[in-house]
Amino acid sequence: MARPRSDDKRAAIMTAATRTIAAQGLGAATAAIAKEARVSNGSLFTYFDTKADLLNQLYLELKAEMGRAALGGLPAADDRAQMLHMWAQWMRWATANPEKRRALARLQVSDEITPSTHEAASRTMAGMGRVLERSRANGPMRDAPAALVFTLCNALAEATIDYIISDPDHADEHTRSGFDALWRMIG
Amino acid sequence: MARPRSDDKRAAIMTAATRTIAAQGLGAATAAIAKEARVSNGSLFTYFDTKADLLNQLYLELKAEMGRAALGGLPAADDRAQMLHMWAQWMRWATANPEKRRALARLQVSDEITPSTHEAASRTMAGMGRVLERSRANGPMRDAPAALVFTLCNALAEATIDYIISDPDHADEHTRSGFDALWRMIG
Amino acid sequence: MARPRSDDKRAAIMTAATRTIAAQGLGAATAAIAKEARVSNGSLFTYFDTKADLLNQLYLELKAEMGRAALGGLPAADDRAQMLHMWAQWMRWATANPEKRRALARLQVSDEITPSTHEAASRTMAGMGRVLERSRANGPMRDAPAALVFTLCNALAEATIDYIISDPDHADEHTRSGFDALWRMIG
Amino acid sequence: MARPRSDDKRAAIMTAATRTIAAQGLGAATAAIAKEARVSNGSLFTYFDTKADLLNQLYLELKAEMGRAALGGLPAADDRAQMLHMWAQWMRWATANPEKRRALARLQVSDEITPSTHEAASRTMAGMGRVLERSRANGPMRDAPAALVFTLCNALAEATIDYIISDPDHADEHTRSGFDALWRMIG
DNA sequence: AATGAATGAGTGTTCATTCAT
DNA sequence: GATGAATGAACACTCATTCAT
Repeated sequence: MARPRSDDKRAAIMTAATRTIAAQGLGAATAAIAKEARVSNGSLFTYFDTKADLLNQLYLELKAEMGRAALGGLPAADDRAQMLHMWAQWMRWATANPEKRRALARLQVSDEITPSTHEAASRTMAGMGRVLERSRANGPMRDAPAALVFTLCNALAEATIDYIISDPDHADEHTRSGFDALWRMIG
Repeated sequence: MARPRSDDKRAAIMTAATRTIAAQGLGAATAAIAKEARVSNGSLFTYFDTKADLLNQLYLELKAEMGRAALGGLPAADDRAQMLHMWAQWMRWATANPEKRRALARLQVSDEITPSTHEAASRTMAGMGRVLERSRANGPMRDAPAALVFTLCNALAEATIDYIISDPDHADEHTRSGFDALWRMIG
Repeated sequence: MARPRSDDKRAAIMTAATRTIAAQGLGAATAAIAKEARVSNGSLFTYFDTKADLLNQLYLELKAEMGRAALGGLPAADDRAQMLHMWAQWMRWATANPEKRRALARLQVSDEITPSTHEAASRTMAGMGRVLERSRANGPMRDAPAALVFTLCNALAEATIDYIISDPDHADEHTRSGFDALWRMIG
Repeated sequence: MARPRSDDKRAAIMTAATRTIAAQGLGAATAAIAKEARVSNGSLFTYFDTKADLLNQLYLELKAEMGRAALGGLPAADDRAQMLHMWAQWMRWATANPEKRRALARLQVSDEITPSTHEAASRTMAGMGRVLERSRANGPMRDAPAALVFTLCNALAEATIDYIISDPDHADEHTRSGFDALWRMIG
């Protein structure tokens, strides 16, 4: 078991899981995911030991992708400009990948995700954390615990994304409103 | 004429559901909830038509209780003082009732909660909404959509609560940090 | 228990049972029957000890009613005329009371009906049996066992009824075809 | 490539269903059927989508088997001889396979059997229908609707079978009595 | 006697995981 | 390694019957 041969197949399962979980929630049957991936029932378990394992890896991967997207093309500019860039990229990724975003949101609150996965995920987000740290270093939250600041910013981002999804026609405006709010909070 | 439906029993089921869902997630078996409520398997279904019905009613009730708690003893003071009071009460309720808060958080993201329940819930929160509206009326977000402002504030509150729960020894401090952040955002 | 007071209520339950069983089959819930009878859940069980008891009594009553209907207005005529009259009345009752007929058909094949009820039912049909006996006394089946003859005639009647129900516009014709067939068989 | 779906297992379930339904009625639990077939609870559902599906397929199969049995060894003789042969084979099959016959009788009146299954079943009986058609072509029922004639003959057969089962010691005699009655009716 | 809430065994069906092919 | 049949515990919900009011 767990001696995968084909990376393609693994990726297909991940994609299928994303889609299926986005559509049906975490209760989606492994069989449904396998079917969507055009892979057999049993094969899924040679790539992932358990359903929980699949969920954890998916969480990690989506989170990492999101982090990469947010940091892509980060300009060598001042803190605010960097933060704004990151923020906008983040929103862009989320709205461009609604299924990934939706699956990720569901995974985030699942009990199946282990503490160690959560840790790994936050390590993955270290780059974003650094931008944030610089941004708040001289602002009003300079003395608050980093984790709290990070959590608050994250919450603001998620909420803004949700709002954008509910009213996509004014995405840019909302992106900006959200960022301004964020910057007032920490900048 | 017959044995009347007992409010106590209904409440026992609600309490049991809260506890069980907080502990095991929304997948908690109705039988487990019934057992925790010291009620028969079938009795649960004389009080609630379906599991989804139970979930919806529980969501509504918890949300309403939270709203009531947040507004309790609202001082006739200026907007900021009112907002601070509401914020603090909100945090207090959440930390004093961790199971309710946990169940509510799970319910909030469940697909079982119908749009009409969500609507009813937000009607329940109208009081909180009014305080918020006054607070932001002259602030930097005065022109943003009310729903966006509400969503952002809510996200900040939830995140702060989560943080407080992870570090309860400094609850008051974090409550204050969160509020200051909020006020910078909207005040 | 089983100390009924109101004959009306008993009759209402019987009627409701007929309707409900005709519509939903023998699996119909006692609660559904009670509701249809505008009687409480529990009351049903003061009139009938068990569901099986209700079923048995209903079977007996319907069968008796059918027998009475078939023999109503029996002319003092020759055997064939009497048989024809009985046959026609039988068909008439069945088509005029489709729910009773349907319920009866379902009851007839139910395991819930006890042997003793079946016996009582056939006692109830004694009148019909006598007409039949006279009719076949000099015919080709004069030496066959009475029970066999009875069974065959009954089967013919039931089948004819079913056919009439499926094509009610030619009821009289089919009634006649069936009777002619019957008479050829036994007359 | 994987373990193929086993015809044996499917057949075992069918047989088990026949036995269980004969003994306990259509209410027999799928779990009971699975157990009787020495198959797991869940396996039953890899062979049949639903209980109703199982019932429909079983009905079809039993009916087809009965039809085949009735037509087996049909002599190239005159209509009456053919009809007699068919009749006798029919009775033989029924008495030799009491459980199949009993299950079939129950299935026949079940609401779970869909119209389309009933249609398919009657297509299966086409061979028997043809023999019957030839037999009655010049007889007294030559002008009656074919479906009525078919229904009446079927009813006679079923009734005769029931009678034979209740008095198996004189099976041949009753078979003959039934046939004579039938022939008088249509021949 | 009447009511309808209470009970808990029983139902059809699903699903993560294993294993024969 | 890949496949999909096999497994059986688990689930939401139903129902005949009992019993408190």
